[in-house]
Amino acid sequence: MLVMAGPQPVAGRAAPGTRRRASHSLEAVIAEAVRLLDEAGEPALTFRALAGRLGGGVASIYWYVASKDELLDRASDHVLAEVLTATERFTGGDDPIADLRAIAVTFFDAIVVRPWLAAYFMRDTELQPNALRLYERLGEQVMELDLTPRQRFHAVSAVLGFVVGTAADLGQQPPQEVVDGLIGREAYLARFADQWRRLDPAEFPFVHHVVDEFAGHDDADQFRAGLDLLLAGLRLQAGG
Amino acid sequence: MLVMAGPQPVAGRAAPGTRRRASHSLEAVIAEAVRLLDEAGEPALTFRALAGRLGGGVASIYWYVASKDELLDRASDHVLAEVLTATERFTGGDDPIADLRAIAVTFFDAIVVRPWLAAYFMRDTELQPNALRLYERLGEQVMELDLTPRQRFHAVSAVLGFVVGTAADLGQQPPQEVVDGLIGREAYLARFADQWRRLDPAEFPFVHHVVDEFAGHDDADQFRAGLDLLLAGLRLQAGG
DNA sequence: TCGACCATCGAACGACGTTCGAGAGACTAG
DNA sequence: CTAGTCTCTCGAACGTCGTTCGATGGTCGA
Repeated sequence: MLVMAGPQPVAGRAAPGTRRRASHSLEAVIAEAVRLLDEAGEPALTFRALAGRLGGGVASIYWYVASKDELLDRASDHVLAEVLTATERFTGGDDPIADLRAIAVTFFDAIVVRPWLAAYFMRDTELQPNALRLYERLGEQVMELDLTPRQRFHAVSAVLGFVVGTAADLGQQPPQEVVDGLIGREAYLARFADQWRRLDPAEFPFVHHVVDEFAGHDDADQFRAGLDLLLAGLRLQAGG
Repeated sequence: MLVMAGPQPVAGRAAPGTRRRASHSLEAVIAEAVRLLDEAGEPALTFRALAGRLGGGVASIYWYVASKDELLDRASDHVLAEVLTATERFTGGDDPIADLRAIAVTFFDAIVVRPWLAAYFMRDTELQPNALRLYERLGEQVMELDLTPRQRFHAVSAVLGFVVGTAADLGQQPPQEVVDGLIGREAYLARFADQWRRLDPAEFPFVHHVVDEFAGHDDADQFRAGLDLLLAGLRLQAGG
């Protein structure tokens, strides 16, 4: 099940004699790819940069992955393993919806730290067994609820869609200045807030109504508030 | 308010004499960009392809937009105008949450038809006034509800995040075969379903539990089910 | 008629993903 | 020990992309 296609070198054999040429392994390639992604996001992950880090040629990477898409898919699934172990303890509790919530929050936090994760999550269930395992883990909590299979299917899809969607929105914003530390998050938000305040109050009453909330908002709070609405609806549906 | 930056040619003046060189306009550039996006998605939108369609050189496009990002932002906002007019009638009804739902569904349907929309929605509120107007429209419905400003802010963010997130998920899937019509949607889903059925039932009980639902599911139904959960939670919060 | 300005465009640059074929190194069979 | 095979590496190249530059055509006001 979930067998990966293509060549599967077990590991980068630890050179018995002195190696003249660089030696890689699927593990090393993906680990270094994740490192690049973490440092500067998706645009930083190029085959040339990756080859440079690994101390080899560009073409070597193609021995392990067939394309950049596959590299991205595998990198995503690689870091998802951590989410999987971090959410292990949120199973089999008294309140399935509380477990569901804890898993979702953990996943969300992982995406906040690695915004690139959202874009490649669960694109290919063959290359991404961990994504499927996370799906399964969420589903198992919903199984505890008194719902029809269809309702359960919809519930998990909704939670996952909400987590990934919200996180993706947040992850694309910081344009450079915040990342470089040249400007604080508050000042960054304040600039947008001022822009909003300059709008015509007659045409944009709601924007004016929430601009202060926006200026001081915390992304994680915002996410949890939305998630709680969704889960409240689910709890209602499960009749509890 | 919301003044666009950069040069703003009013329109492509309709050649009084016979023009030897091509003549564009911001409107024409963006309309053609949208056409390319609609035909084959984001990868199809290249400056060379666009210039070819417009019957001119590549560099000319840079007179109207500063970068591809700006082109995509403007294209997104351009099509959002249609969503705006289509949702006009869903305001001021008896049930604000029903209006909220109708607007969200309309927006979702627009993204399903144009999957590329999700990725560029509301990235730059200066270049995308229509995105802000849609945000405002959703917010005005929530204003009718008995909530705190913060709750209203969170509610709109949640709905928007859910819509965009879910739609983005759906939009990235069809890998080519479905688009080309070589394979039906049912057969496409069936292939995944079979893959899921081959998984170990002990390790993936939930996946087995919902595989039939997955095989026959409709994306729009799935979205509406999730949205209704979210709105049920919101209705509960608004106390009635 | 002359200059100033708007708009267009050919050509080039550098970076990217990807491919190809040659060859190094390690293992196995005889 | 040797010949052959298989795994893995790598330099060089191809085509495409976003983007820039400088020249030049076209239009209009003075």
